[in-house]
Amino acid sequence: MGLTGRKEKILQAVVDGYIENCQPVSSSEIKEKHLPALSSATIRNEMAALEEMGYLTQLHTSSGRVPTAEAYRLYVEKLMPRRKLTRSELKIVKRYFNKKITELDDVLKNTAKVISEITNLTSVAYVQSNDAATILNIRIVRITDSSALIIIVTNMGVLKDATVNIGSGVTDEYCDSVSHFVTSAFAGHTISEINRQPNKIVKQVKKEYERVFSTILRIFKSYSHDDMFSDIVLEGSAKILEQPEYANLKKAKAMLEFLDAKEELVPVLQNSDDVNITFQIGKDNEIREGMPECAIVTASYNIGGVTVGNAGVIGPIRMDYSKVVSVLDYLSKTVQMLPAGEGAHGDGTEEYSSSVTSDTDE
Amino acid sequence: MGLTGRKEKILQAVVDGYIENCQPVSSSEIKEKHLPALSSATIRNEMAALEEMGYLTQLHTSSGRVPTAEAYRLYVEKLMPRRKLTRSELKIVKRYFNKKITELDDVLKNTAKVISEITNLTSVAYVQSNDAATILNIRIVRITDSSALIIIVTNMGVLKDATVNIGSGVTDEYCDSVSHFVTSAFAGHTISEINRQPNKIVKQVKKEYERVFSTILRIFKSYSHDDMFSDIVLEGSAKILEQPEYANLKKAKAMLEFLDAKEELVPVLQNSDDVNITFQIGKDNEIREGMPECAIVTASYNIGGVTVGNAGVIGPIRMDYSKVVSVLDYLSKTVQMLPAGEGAHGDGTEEYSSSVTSDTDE
DNA sequence: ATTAGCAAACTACCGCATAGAGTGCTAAAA
DNA sequence: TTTTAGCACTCTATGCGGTAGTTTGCTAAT
Repeated sequence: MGLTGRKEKILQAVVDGYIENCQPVSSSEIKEKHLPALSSATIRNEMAALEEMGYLTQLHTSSGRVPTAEAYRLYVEKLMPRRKLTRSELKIVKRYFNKKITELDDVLKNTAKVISEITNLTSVAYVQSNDAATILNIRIVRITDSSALIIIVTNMGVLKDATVNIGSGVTDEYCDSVSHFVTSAFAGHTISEINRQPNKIVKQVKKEYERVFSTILRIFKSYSHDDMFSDIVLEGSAKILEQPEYANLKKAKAMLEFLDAKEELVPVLQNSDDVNITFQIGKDNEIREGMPECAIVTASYNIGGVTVGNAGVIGPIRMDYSKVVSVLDYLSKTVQMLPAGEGAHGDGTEEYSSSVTSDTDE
Repeated sequence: MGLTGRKEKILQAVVDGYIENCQPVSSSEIKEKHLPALSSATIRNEMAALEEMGYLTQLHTSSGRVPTAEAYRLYVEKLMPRRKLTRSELKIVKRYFNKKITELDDVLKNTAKVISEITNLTSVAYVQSNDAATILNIRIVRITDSSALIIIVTNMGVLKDATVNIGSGVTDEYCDSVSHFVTSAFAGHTISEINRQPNKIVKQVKKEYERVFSTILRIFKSYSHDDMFSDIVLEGSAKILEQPEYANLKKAKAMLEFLDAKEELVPVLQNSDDVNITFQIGKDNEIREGMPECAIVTASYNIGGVTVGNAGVIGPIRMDYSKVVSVLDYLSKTVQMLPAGEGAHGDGTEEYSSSVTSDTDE
């Protein structure tokens, strides 16, 4: 059912007002700030109707109105004003991204810091493991006489290194030849290809190389979608306590415990790839039992066309969505423009070693 | 000035009692639980004396006594009962250390988890960068035609990888030969040796290898003591809120903000190497302006005779020091017995290396 | 040196009254 | 039919006062 223009306006006024003050919004307040032409009684009537429709509630019979989660969902979809970043906010972004960044991890970490600083909310960023990466080079590096380290270079960076036991009395030369062999076997394939049909790609393996091969295959498997390896960063967890909805110690604790278990945050943050910004407001996101009531807004970030991770904020349902969206949006563009891995290696230029190497123009 | 045996006993009773309940301890409580032979009046007199000496205070004239920071310092030094871990606590340790751990980062991370779980306090662990590591092997791994990754294997693990720009049209074979060359130049030396006298160790460098050499030297330098690289992990920040001393929102926030700024924690955690366990109780540790009142207990951890990092707890001044010490002590022994970096790598065991990439050339 | 007894100090809790804010409803006005 | 003024009603927040309970320090007796 559609909302009349006036209802929309009142609802927006309530949401805006409540976001700002975290106080129930009264009819007279709306009259004064937004609709001086109407009487408070009329606004009261409209508010009663909005309550009937499920967009507003009252804490008690004689309090002003508070938006429901449903109202926020409508708000972010239709009502919310779109802003640009202010000059001082841009300054903060610059402060973090002016430094030379060479590592994907750092990109995400800085993104989290900026988000938290500008929105004044707890932010979270996470680097997605991506099995779309293409193998470029594999090197076996001797550590001791009998063990070696496996380095896998992909177009998205150095993935993971595992030690492998390769018998005793191994020389560097032997490692080099193994490296050469496994590289020629896997190079050019993506991890998911290899995981799907390992036998097709690796036709025959010399007996002596078997152990190395199986270890490498195991590494690749750990990159398959189910047991995703990922790295997650939180910034500004203390900021949760600035929000009046967590002024209650019990609620604050529930929230902080939720944040403490970083690993379990991953499924919550996962957002649909095709949408740039994902909202999870209130009951939307009851993925975990006993999860505290909150809202999560995440954006997915790309470098060179590949999604490298997500970043966003976690906070009370009443948050400044408008600001959050503008920050996430702006950063998504900023990150996108970071030089991808392989390109210009100018002398003295910083490069993104462990980041993405894309074939920009083909 | 020495304390009579009775004063000691009473002081210990107050500290123990206050640690347990976080309630001012009254004379009658001590009489009942610890000294039934004496009257409460006598105990009151002794308490008044202890207050005079600076070990006890009252919140108001008609409240029981509370230990001062000074009392805690005496307590950990002399009075505190020494405990062993209980069966259930040992179980927790086993749960975390039964898995095969091959990476130093994970050792410290697990240590932090165990500490937090057993003590129910916020714990912190940090990996010390150590320039005492001996170079075992250096490998240059080609990433693109013109850039490569430097892998440095030491007896303490894989240290750091940096990309280096090595001109264009480079082949794997070329990288192998560079690897060979730099390895033979540096292998067997510790990082600090190399930092002290780079010219002595590297006598002559072929022109074409110069860039690689200078990058490697820069990496080594970043391991020197002044600009220590370190990795810091927090576990259980939410547990702070379980402590009644941070029940006040303002205090809780101050504490969490303090913890949020992980990097700034490093100097606080640094403890003297020759002492196994370091206590910083109350004003002891006012390293940072506005640092919230708290106590920090840290232990340094060794593997193979080398200090690899510190781990400990941060909490209210009133904490169960006895338990904390027993946990830190036990873990220190457990960690000590872990295979050192170079030793036995289990068959096909996965190992995670933190790949830190530093910027390349000047 | 120790202890019983007692007054004094202080907190914590409960109930009560009051002021203030905001609503819903009704009846009048537009 | 829509809007509005007026008013009674509801509920919160705050402050006050009184009471019960705890613990101390002091004094005098043991």
